[in-house]
Amino acid sequence: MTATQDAQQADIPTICRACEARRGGLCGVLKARQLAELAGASSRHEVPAGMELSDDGTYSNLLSGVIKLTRNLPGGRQQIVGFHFAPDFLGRPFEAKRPIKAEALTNVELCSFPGTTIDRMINEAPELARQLLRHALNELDDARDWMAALGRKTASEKVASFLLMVAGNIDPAHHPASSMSFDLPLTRADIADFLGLTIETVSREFSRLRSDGAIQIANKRHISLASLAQLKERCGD
Amino acid sequence: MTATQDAQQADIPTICRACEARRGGLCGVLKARQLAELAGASSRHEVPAGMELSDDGTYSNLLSGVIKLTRNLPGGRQQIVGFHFAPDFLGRPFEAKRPIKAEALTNVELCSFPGTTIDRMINEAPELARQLLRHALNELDDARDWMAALGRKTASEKVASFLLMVAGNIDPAHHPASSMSFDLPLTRADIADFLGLTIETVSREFSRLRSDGAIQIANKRHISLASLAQLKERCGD
DNA sequence: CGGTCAATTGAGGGCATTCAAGGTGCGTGG
DNA sequence: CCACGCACCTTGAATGCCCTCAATTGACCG
Repeated sequence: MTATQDAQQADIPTICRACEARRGGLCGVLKARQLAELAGASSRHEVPAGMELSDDGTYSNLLSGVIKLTRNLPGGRQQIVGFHFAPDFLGRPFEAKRPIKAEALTNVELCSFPGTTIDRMINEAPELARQLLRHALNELDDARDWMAALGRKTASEKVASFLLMVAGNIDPAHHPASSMSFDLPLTRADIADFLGLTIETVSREFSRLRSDGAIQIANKRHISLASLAQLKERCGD
Repeated sequence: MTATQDAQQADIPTICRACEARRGGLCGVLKARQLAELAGASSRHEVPAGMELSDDGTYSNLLSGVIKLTRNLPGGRQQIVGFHFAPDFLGRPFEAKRPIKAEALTNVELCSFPGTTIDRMINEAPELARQLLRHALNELDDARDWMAALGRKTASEKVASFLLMVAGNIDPAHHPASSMSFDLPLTRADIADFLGLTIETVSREFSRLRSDGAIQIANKRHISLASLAQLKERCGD
């Protein structure tokens, strides 16, 4: 660690020192003084798996866990329109046109601030506004990527793309060449609602990937990506 | 017009006075001084229908016309991931993860600024950053809306939703109860690439809507929405 | 052990696609 | 003016991918 990093580290609020949110989340762009102000208004809490996150005006860093964003259509139809993996940032300035629900897929730890604090800090810290914009544009890129998948990919390409996406978010630092394994934070029904398929089709594609040696499945939820190369060939882009 | 509006009007650069971009675009949030600065760096130009817009770092207000954003997949597959209708704002801070092409669907008028100008003004004008963020979040809402349509709507629901979307963007001030008509800025192939369908399916759904009295079609491209109520019933949300 | 829930697997059907043919509008050149 | 080519669109028939319906298995738990 360099001397300047040491000096900066000294000013950082205690609870923020080891916080993941300073890596992938919002706090990384803040100066020590701003971080202290935000930390003073922050509160940590947990949300159990399956619980819906209320859409009050608060903003949160997602410290651990996975969250799904869903949009509902008549006839019981549902579409998952996005995920949040730790360490990510949640919260919306301005109101959305459409109702989108957020639900914890796993147990979730949040570090939350009142919306008014963020709104005020935007005016004082251009870097914060920049970061919020960058974050929104990343989400936009993701959404458009999945638009292409939903509209133009086959069922098996969708499933392969999905596995690669989850793998990349659960372990962003993973070495791309080697194999890896993880627990899926989603049920087959969730996967189906994300990919625009049925649970049966998802299950069949999992079985096919397994019998082809691309993946291994243990206990229904634990996935080992045996051949990343094979998955990338099948993902359709 | 009130006295304060009169006073503001007096300071507005001449070329901006009648500009649509101050309504739906970016310039509406700028103060007269900032507007003058931006106007000084701006240049107007036209792009003919069918031409691809180069992705240099410039930002533009779309004064007239329609633009499509596309993402390509192997095998000649294509997905349209968004549209820009006048008066809208185009341009990306930061670089996108994926290549997205922009192409003029109609003849297009642009008012462009160098990216560096916007980047600098963000730091001085928090309202500008706010507006860019608001704009990005609106695009995100739209993209997620279409994710739901692509994943969970039937072909006929997709087509009905599409017509309502185009109608709303071509004439945002239209009275919702009455009928309206317009020229589609897209070919059937474009519509298919947007809705994740084939041109044949799109054509069949148009024919069905016509024979059911929901719309009228003249010259293949000119659409009259005879029954907005019927379309809304069919749009699947 | 029986109950519940999630996932898998099989059989059959339907919606959108693929393949194919014909129609419409429009500019170009005879 | 009409013939021609071309791009775009429409319509029909048949195929296929994914869905629906149904039964089964496996894991977890009281």
